[in-house]
Amino acid sequence: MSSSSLEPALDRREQILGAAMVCFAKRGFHQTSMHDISAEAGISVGLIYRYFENKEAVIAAMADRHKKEIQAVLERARRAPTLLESLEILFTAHCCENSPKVQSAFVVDLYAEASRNPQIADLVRDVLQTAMDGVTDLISRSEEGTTAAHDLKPHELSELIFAVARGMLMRDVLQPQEMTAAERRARQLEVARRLWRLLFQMEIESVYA
Amino acid sequence: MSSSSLEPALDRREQILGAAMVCFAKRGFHQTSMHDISAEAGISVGLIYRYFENKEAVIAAMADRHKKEIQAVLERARRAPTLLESLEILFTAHCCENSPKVQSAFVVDLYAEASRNPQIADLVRDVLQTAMDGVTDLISRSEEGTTAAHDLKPHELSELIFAVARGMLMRDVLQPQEMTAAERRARQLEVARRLWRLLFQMEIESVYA
Amino acid sequence: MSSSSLEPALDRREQILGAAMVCFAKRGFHQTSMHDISAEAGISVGLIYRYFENKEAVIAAMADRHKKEIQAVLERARRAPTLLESLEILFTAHCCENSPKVQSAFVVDLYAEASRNPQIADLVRDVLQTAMDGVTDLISRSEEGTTAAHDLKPHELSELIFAVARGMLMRDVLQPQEMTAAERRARQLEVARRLWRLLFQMEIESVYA
Amino acid sequence: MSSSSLEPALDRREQILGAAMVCFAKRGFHQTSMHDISAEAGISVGLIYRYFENKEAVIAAMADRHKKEIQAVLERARRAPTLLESLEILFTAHCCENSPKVQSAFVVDLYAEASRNPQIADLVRDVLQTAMDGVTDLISRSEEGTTAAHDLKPHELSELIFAVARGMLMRDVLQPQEMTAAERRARQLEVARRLWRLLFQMEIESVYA
DNA sequence: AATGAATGAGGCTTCATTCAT
DNA sequence: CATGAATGAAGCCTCATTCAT
Repeated sequence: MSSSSLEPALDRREQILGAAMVCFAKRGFHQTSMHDISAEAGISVGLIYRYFENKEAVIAAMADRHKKEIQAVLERARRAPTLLESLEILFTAHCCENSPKVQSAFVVDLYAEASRNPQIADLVRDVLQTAMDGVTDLISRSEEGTTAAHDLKPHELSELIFAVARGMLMRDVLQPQEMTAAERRARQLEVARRLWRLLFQMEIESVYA
Repeated sequence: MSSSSLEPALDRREQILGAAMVCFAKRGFHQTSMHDISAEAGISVGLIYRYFENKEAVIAAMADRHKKEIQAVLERARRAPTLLESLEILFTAHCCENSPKVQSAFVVDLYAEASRNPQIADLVRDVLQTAMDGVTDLISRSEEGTTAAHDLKPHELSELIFAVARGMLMRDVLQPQEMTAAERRARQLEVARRLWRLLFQMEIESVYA
Repeated sequence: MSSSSLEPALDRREQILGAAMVCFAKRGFHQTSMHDISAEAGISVGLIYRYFENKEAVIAAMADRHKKEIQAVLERARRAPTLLESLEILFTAHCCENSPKVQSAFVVDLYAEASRNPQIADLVRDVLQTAMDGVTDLISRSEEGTTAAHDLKPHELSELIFAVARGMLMRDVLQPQEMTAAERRARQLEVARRLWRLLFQMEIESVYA
Repeated sequence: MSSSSLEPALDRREQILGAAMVCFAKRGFHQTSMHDISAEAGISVGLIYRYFENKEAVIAAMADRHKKEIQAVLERARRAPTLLESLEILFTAHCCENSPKVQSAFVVDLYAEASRNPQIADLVRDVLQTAMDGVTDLISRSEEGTTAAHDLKPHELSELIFAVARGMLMRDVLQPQEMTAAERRARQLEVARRLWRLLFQMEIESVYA
């Protein structure tokens, strides 16, 4: 049932992308060889080429997958009851979910790649814009958003929120490996919440986790 | 006098590092070949090996140079009359000075590299800590710092300030090439100032350029 | 009846060889992949291996098929009423029939292959010998053949005839694609006839097409 | 002296082309690996790429070298006292000189390549045209050329001469390796002379070797 | 001090061939 | 009989590094 006529191909793609993510996060795009990916996926090198035209296509597909993941998170965030909870969902997903450091290293590499690969740049810019628009929208429709400090407009608040999120993610790659994902998450949330509290003039210490 | 026994070597190192910076920013560390660097510097490949043990040593020296630059900026910032002006000096230097996008792409790559090269990670972490400590100190000794919003402590304020700075830098690599350095700088300052105003409960619109 | 136990296999072989001919003529033996052939034949790669042991076997079968075609043409030529008409049949078939340039490219490739593959060399030599013997025989039994210029013997005449035919075929692969098969044929026949006229001291301008 | 500042590069190119010729003749263009060439030349693979952009460039350079050789032969032929001697020089050079079978296999491969590589086709067509024009010219200025059999015009005579030469060359690749270069040459000349005698109505048996 | 020719390991990619379904 | 997913060896090419000059 799970191996119906169309799925194996999709499964393979996912399997390869999963392996690629591990490798990319560990070594970076351009220091990961196709052999690395195939070994991580437990398949032969040649097989990758049945599912991806070349190495760049794997990178592009990874970026695309990242986009879809972000969109899914955004959807989840939209359904949260309060603005605060939405932000926590988004923030947590953005840099802490799944494999902890893995994710961050990959995203930083993705931005590095974007700085020279226009195709990737377009995609990342698109992801970012969509996510920011989503948050801007959430803010607009929330009570807190309309009474923000210093009369900051929703899109300005969103801009600050995302800047800090990216900044935390970037710092994440510097943390020693010894720190657990939980610790990492806790420390980063602390900083983020400090900002939110400031932006929305609220007391949020006790709300979550 | 200028061509004494020790200086040419230092000049050469700087010449090579300058060329390397151009290449690294343009293509990234691992897609820049030694030949690229030698061509950019207008020298032969072999000569690079007289001043650097290998490619990794060039990258490390590069990172070290970045550290020294940041420290110099910090020194300048310390001498500014007000906290605000200090921040502007720091922020502008951090991501806008010199070649605009060039710098950002290099720093993002540096963080990406740090995520897998402990030596680089240590160095970058050190730079960051030094700079943050410097800003924390500046805040502590300033009037505004002691009356910050929500009773945020100096090091917490500093943390937010750097997170946003990194976040803006990261976003920088996505901007289309067409934007001028000045535009880039203006937009980023706008966001940063919005944060500072919030943090220090001040009106700063008209203070600077 | 047509799908008896043995026929489909033969059909398949022919189908595959037909596809192979198209590919070989277009790209050459060693730049044609098994996938190219299977795609051209509209079947799967694996199926080719049910009918041919490997790629070399396909090439060998191809050469064999070429041999059979030449023999068939020789048979037709033998039944022509005059020597001249025999030669025209042979010549036309040799390099112009079917797809025009396609054929030539294949034959040149076949000779190239023969220069390093003894099995192919034997086969091609055999084809050539058979054809030349056939023509020698035709000449011996014709009126013109016995009164040839300069007392050239039938086998010497045959040798010259075939040398020119091969030479024209070789030149054929250089002709720009734009020329039609008809034009090609006309030009080549012109040269060949000039030789025949010379060899057999005859006037043949008006005899044929 | 022989290794002056500019020559080594040229020597290397020649060395590589020499090795390539051996390999190409032995295995054909597309079955010769860059490693084959480097091994034959006694150098490393990478070094080839200092002198040629890629494998195709080696093939193109080989073709170009062939063109220059033919032109040199044509020049020599032009200086011969009689038409007959000119033809012998040309013919001998065309397919027998140097390494005997080596040459032929290479040329047949070159034509095969020309049938699908327009760049090579142009070059080969150019060589052929130049050579044929040269011979046409030789014929025009010779006594025999103006009294040719059947009123054949110089360019028609030239066309036949080259067709036979190509035809003999093509046949050459079928000859068993055991035959010596001298035997090969003798047999081929025999056929060619038979044609020339016919074309120019002359007795030439005893003139040459 | 400086050059750049030379090396060879290693990366990307293709393709003949096999085999489970 | 037929498919096409899978393998892995081998080919092309790049590039960090060395060394004779």
